Amino acid sequence: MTDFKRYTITAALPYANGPLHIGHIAGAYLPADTYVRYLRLRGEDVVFICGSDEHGVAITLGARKEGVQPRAFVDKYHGLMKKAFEDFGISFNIYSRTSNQVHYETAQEFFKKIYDQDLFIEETSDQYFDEQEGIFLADRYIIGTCPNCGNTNAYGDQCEKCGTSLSPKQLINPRSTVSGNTPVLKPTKHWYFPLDKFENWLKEWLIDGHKDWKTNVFGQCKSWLDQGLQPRSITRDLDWGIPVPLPDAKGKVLYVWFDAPIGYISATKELKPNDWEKYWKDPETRLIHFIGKDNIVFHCIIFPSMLKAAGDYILPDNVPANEFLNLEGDKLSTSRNHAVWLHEYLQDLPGRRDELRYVLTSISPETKDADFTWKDYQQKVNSEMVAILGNFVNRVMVLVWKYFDGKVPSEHELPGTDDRRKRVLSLYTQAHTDLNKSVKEMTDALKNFRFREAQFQMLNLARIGNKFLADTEPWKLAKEDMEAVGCILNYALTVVGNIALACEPFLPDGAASIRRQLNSELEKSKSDFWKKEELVHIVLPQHQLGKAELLYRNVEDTEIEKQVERLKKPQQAAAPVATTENAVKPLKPEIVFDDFSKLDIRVGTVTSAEKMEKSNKLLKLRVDDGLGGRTILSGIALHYTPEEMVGKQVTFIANLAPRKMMGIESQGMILMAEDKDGKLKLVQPTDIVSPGSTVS
RNA sequence: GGCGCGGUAGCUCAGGUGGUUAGAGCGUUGGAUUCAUAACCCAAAGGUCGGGGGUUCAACUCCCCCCCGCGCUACCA
Repeated sequence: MTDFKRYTITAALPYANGPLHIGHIAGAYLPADTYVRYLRLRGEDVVFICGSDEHGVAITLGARKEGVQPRAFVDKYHGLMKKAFEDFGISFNIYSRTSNQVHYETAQEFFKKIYDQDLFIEETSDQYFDEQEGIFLADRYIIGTCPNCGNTNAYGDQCEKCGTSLSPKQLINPRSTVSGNTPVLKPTKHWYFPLDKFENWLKEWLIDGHKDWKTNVFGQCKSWLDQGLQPRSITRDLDWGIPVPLPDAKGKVLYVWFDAPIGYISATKELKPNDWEKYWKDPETRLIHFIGKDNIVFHCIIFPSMLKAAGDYILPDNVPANEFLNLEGDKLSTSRNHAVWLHEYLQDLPGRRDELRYVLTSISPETKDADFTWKDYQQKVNSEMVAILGNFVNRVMVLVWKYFDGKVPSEHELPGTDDRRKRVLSLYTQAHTDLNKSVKEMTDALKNFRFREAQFQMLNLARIGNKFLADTEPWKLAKEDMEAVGCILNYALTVVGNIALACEPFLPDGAASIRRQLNSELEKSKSDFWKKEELVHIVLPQHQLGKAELLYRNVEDTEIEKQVERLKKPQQAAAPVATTENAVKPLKPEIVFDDFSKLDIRVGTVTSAEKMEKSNKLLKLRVDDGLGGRTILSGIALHYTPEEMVGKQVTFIANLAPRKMMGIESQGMILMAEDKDGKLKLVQPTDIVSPGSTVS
């Protein structure tokens, strides 16, 4: 890492449609901030870039739902996130936004640069069009029945119930969320980025060149490359976004994932209008993206290809993506309000920023998904931050005030004539060796993005300090050898000072508190410590210390009980973001009796059932329909086992055109009720009826 | 179904080109201590390293099969 002259560090641009929760923080912003603080302490030239991602259909959808213009909508969430980051102490050099003028220009230039090389593919295809509103419908504006799980509210790009990714044309009964009408297919032109043409280059650059990346990141990328890449459309028909900078592109905007990562560049431009280029084009600059695992593909495959295509840009040197954070054993969920919101945390537990940083780093999902629990939070704060770190600093302060009136005892050689002094000397040597070892391990871990380990080694300094005091027992020596006590406490203060330096990237508030207590900014020692990676001298003899203050307070049971309670009744405090998921689905357009009577609905009895081979969602059912039986495939394998299906009566559409799936023809469709949580339940008559009975 | 990542003490996690009694922190228990936010320090208990095969003088570490978690992907009337 010494080969690089400067650093460009980015943290994923949060999407401006809701507040931030601890999952976001643990995934990207906290590790990035810790790393950046470390670099700054070393004296490196670093820019830490972030901002709100404010385009895309989800924004327009959200705005519509709140009854405001997209602009007002993103203003609100941008403000909310910016403030939460600031209040929490994430130290961006700039927190920008993709709706800025600079970004519009940058993204358009970027597009043009690739366009001028004739790299894009132009293609006209049929897309759904809402005739009443006169607009093309982006994937997410179309809702229909998911062909997989039967969810009647699946989006055109993905069914959020079963997670299947879809294309709008797969939806059954598509309807526009704008007008409620059935959309029609109409041709429209779009531009595609030829990812496939970068496949070989990516393999060389990434697979051959970056085996040093985290295994989860590397493995995921390799998996994608092995599956083969396809051109991706990078424009949309929308009125919110960055206009495609071409004469024949009225009503077209850049697709959000195309413009968002360029936001890193525009934000840098905004921050450094005159010399932004050296942070993006100089090979001696190290570019690092901090993201969550959901973003791996964009940052490791797509964005690098874009940068490569645009030419003369540097590429990410590392992308330390984290896995996900769970909460109390459950996935974080915005719609169920199962989350710890950052702004609420800061309100409910004021002055406890370090506590959240510490706990989130200690369980940082570096290699696998992690779980945040309030009990664990309490335990870690109380038994590690308070009992080990806070207590060590405090007892040193108290001892120095007690025996030396708050004046740093002078350091000097301790003549080691008697056994007692020899013992102190050897304990000092041992402590010093251990401390230096931990400092080295801490910095090594930081360089390799292992923040859990780094923080552990940081806390280890306090552990060693505690042991040093317990072993040397200055309070006993005070009765017989004050000179020795002075030496011991002088050294203990040195350790405290070094802890102030060491904990700065992890616990900035604690670091500040220790500096106040030492009555010194430790300015001169900072870069020394972080560059030499060993204990440094800091405290001057006869220097007057500040007053002792407690670093951290214990977390009481009542404090966390309140938080746990809140999570137990999640529906009460509705999530600040409305989603379609928690609403009862809107009615479909009205039909006439004739429409209904076209359906032949019948009841039959399942005579046999088996799991479809090579499918984990399909069951193959044999249904007695009173007419000799028929085979029906149904995507319910996640809800019913074959065994429990046998003998059950089911309601099915009897005159639906047969459809082949995975080589087998399905002769009908089983009707299911979908519960709020997405669970499917059979629709059955309350009593047994004879097979073939009709429903009307 | 395919692919990726993971499955090690109660909890959070280390580890290893295969080789003496598998490690740490927290928690628990016992002891010691009083400078300190009943904190610190010492010690102990606690694991057939997801399961089953195989290779080997020797596997938690390599190979095969299976199970579980998370993610991507396919099928999805």
